[in-house]
Amino acid sequence: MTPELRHLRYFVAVAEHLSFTVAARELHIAQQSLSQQIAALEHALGARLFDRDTRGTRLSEVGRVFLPEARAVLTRADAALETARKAVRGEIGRLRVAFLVSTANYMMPPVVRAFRKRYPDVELLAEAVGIADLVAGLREDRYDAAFTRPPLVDDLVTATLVAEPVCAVLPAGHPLAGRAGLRLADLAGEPWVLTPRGSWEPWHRKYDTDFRAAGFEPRVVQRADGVPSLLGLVAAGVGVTRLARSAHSLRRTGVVFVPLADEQAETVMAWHPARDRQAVRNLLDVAAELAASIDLTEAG
Amino acid sequence: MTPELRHLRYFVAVAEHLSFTVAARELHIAQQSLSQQIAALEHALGARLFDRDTRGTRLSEVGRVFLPEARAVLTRADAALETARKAVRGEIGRLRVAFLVSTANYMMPPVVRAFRKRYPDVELLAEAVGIADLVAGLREDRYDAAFTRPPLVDDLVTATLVAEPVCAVLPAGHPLAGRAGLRLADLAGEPWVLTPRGSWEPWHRKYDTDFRAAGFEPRVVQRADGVPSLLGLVAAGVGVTRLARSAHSLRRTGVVFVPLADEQAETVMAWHPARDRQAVRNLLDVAAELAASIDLTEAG
DNA sequence: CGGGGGTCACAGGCTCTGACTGTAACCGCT
DNA sequence: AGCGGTTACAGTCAGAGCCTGTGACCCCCG
Repeated sequence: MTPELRHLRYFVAVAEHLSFTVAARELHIAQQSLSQQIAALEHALGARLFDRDTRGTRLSEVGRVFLPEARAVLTRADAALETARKAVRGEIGRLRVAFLVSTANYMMPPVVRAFRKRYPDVELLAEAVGIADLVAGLREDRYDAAFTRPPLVDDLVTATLVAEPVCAVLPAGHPLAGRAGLRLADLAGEPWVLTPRGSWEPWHRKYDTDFRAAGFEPRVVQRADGVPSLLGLVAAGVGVTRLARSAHSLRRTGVVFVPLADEQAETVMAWHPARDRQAVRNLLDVAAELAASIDLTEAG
Repeated sequence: MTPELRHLRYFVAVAEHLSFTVAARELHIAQQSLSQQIAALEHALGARLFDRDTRGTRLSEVGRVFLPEARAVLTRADAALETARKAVRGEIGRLRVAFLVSTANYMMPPVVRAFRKRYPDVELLAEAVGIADLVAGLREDRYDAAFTRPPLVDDLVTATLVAEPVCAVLPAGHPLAGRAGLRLADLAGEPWVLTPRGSWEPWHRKYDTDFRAAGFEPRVVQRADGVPSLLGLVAAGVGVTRLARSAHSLRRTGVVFVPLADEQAETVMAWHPARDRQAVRNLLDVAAELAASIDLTEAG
């Protein structure tokens, strides 16, 4: 027989009470069972742990040496289980989080800061990545969660954190730049700069639907990847585009943001449903709480 | 269910091989049993430790956190068992040893030194005590072993370590002081100084037998407890006495030691048979080895 | 000095756990 | 499609661990 934690627990109980009867009562087992288990432990060690006779029980020399050892093992085991439970509660471990580059600017700092503060023992790995890599990473278990913009794909779940106005982005001095608001149809005749279709198909399908609903197909004069590039082209007067208002923080000069009626851009947290760990829930909770208390699109 | 060491062993094995099948082979159990036990452990922790599917097994985040914990517990448990085994082998623990005052002078230093060197992790408590306290201490489990002189009592076991000549102790200038050897009968007419009968009955019964065999009853002019006192009285010319030769080391002047034919004084190690621990055997071995290599009666 | 209350050990029986075997479902590679 | 690999499910069984009943023993008290 090889000793188990139960034997150590029993041994410590007997050693503490110096009585099989009392220890058995505390352990909620019969005195005979306790005697049996201690005997098994003694047999495994090759020596008696207690000098016992009809009038009581005393620790033997081996028992005296073994007692602090047994206690140490039990304490270590308890700590191990507690650590495991912390991991289950998502209070310890590692969390790999992707931020869509275009949202990283305002989302990453406050979210990372708040999560680190709330869960200091979780190793948070934050990364700003493109949308394709973000989705692939979630699917391939390279990321545990991601902050991004919908629409994504069916096999990922998302939770909406913030919604903000979508704006027409016009070169400074554009005839429509002074308007307080616009409708997408107002920009039917404009030259457009947009991202390459290949960047993320679901987004472009949504754009198609939006433009169709507005009754026109945009005349695309140039395609460029990334929000800074688009803003640069607009500032250069190449054309107009359409972006979430928070993109304004990336360029303040040469461009004008005019809200588009009835259009909202959402920022969501996304994760793989099969890897729905508590730490992911905790991240969502922190982010949602943050979104409820401050305007994240203005942060960063 | 509360996790046992077995579960941790199983968990570590699976984590090391990242395969239930291979780990089960190593553990000499069926893969199904291993799956069952891991499932039980996971149930106890409230989370999966492995992400497993038809094509393999990977550690989950909780598993990753738990692995070093489980290893630490197992390591600690191994250390505890090893410590216990050391205690069984008498290589660790506490040993309470009594030395009869009249032997302590030459026995204690070499024995304690040799034992400490051989078993540095054993806490050796050495004490020089009178014969009555020594025997009572062995019986009452206040001492684990004692170095003393026979005869003792039936319920203690002894092992002889050294034998040395018994000498007549005469005042310097005594008519018989120049002899190379004596017989006890030669001292029939002398005045005697002896220890009080109450000091240790078995010794005095032996003295009685010896004197009777020599054909006389000693005329005791004074009784004094302890070898130094006896030597002092002899040196003062009060009378003669009879001591083991090693007592000579306690007083060099005013007394003469003349060997008595056919008489030997033994030094023995004594212990209680019911408390025959390995550490006691080790002490005996060390002492016997020492006695075989050097003349202990000349040491100290 | 005998009885009551305390100790732990022994004996026999029950239950459930941890093991086994056999099988299924699934994946990836050939 | 079949083969070699994975883990999971189902049914069975021996034994470990627990129980109850009992005995031997010691100490204290009336």
